[in-house]
Amino acid sequence: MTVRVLSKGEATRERILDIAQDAVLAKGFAGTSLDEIIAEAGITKSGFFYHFRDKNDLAKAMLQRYLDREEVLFSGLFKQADELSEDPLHSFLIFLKLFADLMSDMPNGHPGCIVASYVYQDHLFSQDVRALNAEGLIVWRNRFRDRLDRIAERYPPRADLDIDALADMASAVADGGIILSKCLRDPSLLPRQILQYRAYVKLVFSPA
Amino acid sequence: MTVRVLSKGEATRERILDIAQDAVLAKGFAGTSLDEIIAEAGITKSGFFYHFRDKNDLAKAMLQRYLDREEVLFSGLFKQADELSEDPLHSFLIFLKLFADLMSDMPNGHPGCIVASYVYQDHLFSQDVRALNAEGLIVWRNRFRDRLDRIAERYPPRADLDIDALADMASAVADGGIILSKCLRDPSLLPRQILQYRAYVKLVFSPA
DNA sequence: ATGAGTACTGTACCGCGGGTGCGGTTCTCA
DNA sequence: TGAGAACCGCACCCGCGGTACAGTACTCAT
Repeated sequence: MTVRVLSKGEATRERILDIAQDAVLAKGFAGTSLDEIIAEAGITKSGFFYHFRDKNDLAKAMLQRYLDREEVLFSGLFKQADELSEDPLHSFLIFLKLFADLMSDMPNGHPGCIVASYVYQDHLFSQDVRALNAEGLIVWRNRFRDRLDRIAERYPPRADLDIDALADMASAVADGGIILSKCLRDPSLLPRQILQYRAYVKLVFSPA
Repeated sequence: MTVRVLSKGEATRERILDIAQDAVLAKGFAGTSLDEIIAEAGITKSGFFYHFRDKNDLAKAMLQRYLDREEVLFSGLFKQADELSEDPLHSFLIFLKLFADLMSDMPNGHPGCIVASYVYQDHLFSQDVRALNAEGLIVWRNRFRDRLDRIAERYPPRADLDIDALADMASAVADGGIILSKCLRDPSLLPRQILQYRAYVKLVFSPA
């Protein structure tokens, strides 16, 4: 593990993003004021605009950072799973278990998905932010689609299986599970949804 | 069918709610200004406050109306399905097909789920709105849980099946599917997710 | 040590948005 | 025709996003 040493400016920028992300996931983007962000970050408004051109720039940086972190997280989980099994199906099932366990280990539950949050406020953002958001889901789709294709080679599924939809279902169940957990204030709901997806994948690739 | 005749006041109120709902699903609640609502509705600010105490009252009315309409819609679909089959599993599968078809028939895709939208901005709302939002999901859970219990009586599932999670999965897949469809601007994604859920239900209750 | 960035602070200002208050007006319908 | 329903008009408040720009303290390579 290489630990990047952040410069003072980078550290402040990260702090702003941390604070903004919590607020945005709780109150929405328009509902989050710059004043509350700078107050909590202990800086002035001028300080904020030194780091970000405007609020939209903040939104973009938040999203980009979220997608980057997710990329690192999932690459890691897939790598772990691949080390535990050579078989594509078993590896994928292990991955889903690891994913569910990780979500279980969040005592306050998953804080929320930036992508989902932005989808319900997309008219607030510029075109490039919306495109970046869509790209985030496409990355998920491709990542899962790759795995499922490799599984389907070894475990021929029924002819009518919609593999693209099955790949997208990982995103859908994750985002839907987060909504369930947040709304009902029950952190266990998200990991249980992931395990439902896992059970489906297991069933759908079992010989009939 | 009884057609309620709306008084002028009720008609205006409904128009405000229609306009507000579209705007909120596109820009979030805080991102939607009263000025744009009243401009589109062709009324003044005073007119707005005649119908709603404040913005939170508007939020509550929107959510209540959304939940009521959903209730009517799903009761209708379940009734249709029950008329087509006595068997609880077949009826449920028919219901899911009807649901998916209905979502397919929306040319511009599903406009969005108020419940999901509110979850990502819940700190903007009063306690009673948040409670109402949670109640909406609980109603879904119970509705599906009832159906699944009746199915499980006739088609004994594997012992490890998490029926509560399977019931919640309907909400999760619907909300997740809506997010997929909205984000990637592809209306077909939502109905396909519903059909994935349907396939899972079918598999999980099939004798092994 | 010093000067050139880097990372801010301080102040002043603008227009929009949510919200309040309250008096006046028009429309509807028994 | 008169009483309530359904608004309009206007004045005012504060918070928020954003702009502009001058000044300052800290950091670090030469």
